[in-house]
Amino acid sequence: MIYTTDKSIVLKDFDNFNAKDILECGQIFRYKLNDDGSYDVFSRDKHANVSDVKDEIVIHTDDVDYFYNFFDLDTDYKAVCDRLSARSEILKQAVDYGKGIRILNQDLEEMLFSFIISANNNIKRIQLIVERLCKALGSKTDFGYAFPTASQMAEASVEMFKELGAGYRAEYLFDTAQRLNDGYDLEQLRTMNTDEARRQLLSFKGVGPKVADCVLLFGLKKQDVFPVDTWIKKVYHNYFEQGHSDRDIAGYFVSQFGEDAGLCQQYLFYFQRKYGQTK
DNA sequence: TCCCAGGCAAGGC
DNA sequence: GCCTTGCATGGG
Repeated sequence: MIYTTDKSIVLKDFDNFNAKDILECGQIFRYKLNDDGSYDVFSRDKHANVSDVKDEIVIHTDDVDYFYNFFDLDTDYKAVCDRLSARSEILKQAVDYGKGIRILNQDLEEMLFSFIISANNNIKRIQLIVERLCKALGSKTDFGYAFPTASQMAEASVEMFKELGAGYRAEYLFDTAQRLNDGYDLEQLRTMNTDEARRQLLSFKGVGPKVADCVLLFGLKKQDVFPVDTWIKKVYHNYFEQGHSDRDIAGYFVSQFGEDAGLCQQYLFYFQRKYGQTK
């Protein structure tokens, strides 16, 4: 069950919620594990602390409504878990390992910039670059720095993005910031279906099929997507019916799993990163 | 030293 | 359309 107070959300006997699974499965880059085992979570200019005390999970925040939606608390994950687990042994294992995952409803702009940075990069370094980006360009808050707004991003030069460690993605960040600041309305993508919104996202420099699918999944709540990165390619080639080129893997999984594809991808990604580390 | 990381753009066919 | 190559950066 769930109950809220003015500064907290409390989950009691609540299925499919595990802070570690949710935050460390690769969908978010701004979080911090504290010494007491709780997690600090950051989105836009907002912050929450998630702790697991006795049999209760407590989400402490100044913005209860925002984080209620952010953690997708009205969605029941059990049915999807059951459907996926029944499909194959590897999915059964992946779902069992990652059953605490929920797909966060994150900020659209933050997802676009963050996943542009993510291309051909590793998660630790992505986190570092995003952190430096916030500190350099974002507004100061009570608990750190907010993710920069598009207009704040638009004040930075290509050189500044390079200094933050973005490498060759600096130009992509610059172009995207300028375009958003010049009036491109990302929010209009919410009115579109998945294919239309993807086509729009692909028109941004630095956004290809994989980055677009991450923005669709994490920023636009689209479930009929399947981001394919190097880890997912390994999963596909190790455990699934062969015959598709890397370019067609996403389409294969969406045709197989439909609206369950997005969550399916998260379980497989999290599982592969845990047990499939290249030695 | 080479390979890898939540890939993509550009150029050649 | 598909295929190859170059790409910043840091860790293993």
